[in-house]
Amino acid sequence: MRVTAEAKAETRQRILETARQLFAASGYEASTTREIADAVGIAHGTLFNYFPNKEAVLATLVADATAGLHIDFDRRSPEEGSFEEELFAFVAAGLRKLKPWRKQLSVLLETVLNPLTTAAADGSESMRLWHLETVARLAKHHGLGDLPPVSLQLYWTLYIGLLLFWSQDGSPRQEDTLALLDSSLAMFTGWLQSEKPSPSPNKKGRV
Amino acid sequence: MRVTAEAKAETRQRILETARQLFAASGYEASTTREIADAVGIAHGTLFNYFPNKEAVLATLVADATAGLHIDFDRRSPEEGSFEEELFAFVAAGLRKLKPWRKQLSVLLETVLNPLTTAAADGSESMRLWHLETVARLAKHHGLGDLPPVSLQLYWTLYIGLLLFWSQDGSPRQEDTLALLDSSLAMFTGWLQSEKPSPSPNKKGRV
DNA sequence: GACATTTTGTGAGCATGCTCATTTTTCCGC
DNA sequence: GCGGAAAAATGAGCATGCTCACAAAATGTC
Repeated sequence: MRVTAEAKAETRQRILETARQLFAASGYEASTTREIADAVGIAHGTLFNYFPNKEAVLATLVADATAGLHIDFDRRSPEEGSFEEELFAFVAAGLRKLKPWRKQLSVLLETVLNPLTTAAADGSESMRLWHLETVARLAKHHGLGDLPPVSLQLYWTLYIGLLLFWSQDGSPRQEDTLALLDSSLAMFTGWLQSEKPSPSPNKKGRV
Repeated sequence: MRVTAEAKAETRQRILETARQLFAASGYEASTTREIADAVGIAHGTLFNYFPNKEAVLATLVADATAGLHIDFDRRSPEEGSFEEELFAFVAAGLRKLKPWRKQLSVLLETVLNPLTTAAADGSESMRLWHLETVARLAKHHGLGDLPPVSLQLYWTLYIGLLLFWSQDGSPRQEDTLALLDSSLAMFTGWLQSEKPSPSPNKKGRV
């Protein structure tokens, strides 16, 4: 069980590295699982002993790419900005990490977006949870208390919308994306603060 | 050219009706294009003379479902509520129309979500454009002027987030979805108004 | 080292969305 | 109604993600 375990880990790593190169070179859709297996030097079926499906390979790569962000963010210097500023910095740092995967992000969105579906690709799901935990922690740190589920829901929606905008082939330049992030967070934090004083205004627009 | 055209239209309609039944009975993924073609009584390949791909069939069905909304909304009585209230009513009415397709919506999201991609499924794309036009028209009507692209972008993100939440198999009941809609619109309209007075506060959280 | 057991590798085969060369049907001028 | 052209239908075939029964290798036990 010694040699095997190491060999398995190495094979897994070779799959990931090979897939990364192929995805980068030809894109996700154009890279077939047979190609990847061939390039790694394993049988086609063996690939699926390591990952449940093709998407999981990509999800793992993307999750790995953002893994370092945790530490980076927790180590930030204690001179803090506003909640909005820190949130901006956090997301912008994440975008930097995700940059190599920009065009592939939309593949994962369907899986990552749906909060309730229990981890079609585990990597992505934990990515989501960790991201939201970080945001919640940050909010609490800035005296906003525990964000209710609806706030996290709205934040996540805005975040996904940002990623989608960013992931498009066409025009969106880095600065456009950051401008959208700026607007998104302004809207979100503005709403958070306005919710605070009056717990629930008498709005009843039922239909 | 008379008989043929009518026959074509009828076949197209039969495909749509059959697909609707199959999708409703077994879901989108589980209904194969061969099944649909068989049930209609045409060859498998013929299906693709009528629709470019399977998703386009669903997109057409969904677009048709919401087609009536245009008229319904334009005919609303002149006693108006606030922008937020009217927007709420508009979206809620749309949800009612989309209800039979609730579970299938996520299939379309990747196609519908991406604004720049030029109409992978034309039906959906025009659905998006029309929806945004209606929102813009409504905003103008309420003295909010022409909504800039970023506003529409944010609105659309929130709308898609709502649909995604709604489309989940799990818990979300109708009232939860409406509550989320309420929060989304409160956040959106609040931000719209706060943007008005001061054109651009000196925010510069660059990283 | 021989055996049994567990783990891992293998690739033929399946399902399904979609294509396309060929066949069949329809249209239209005469 | 005939003949050719245009349009439509057809289904064999392809690509690809994934499965699974079997083979091979590794591991543990004596």
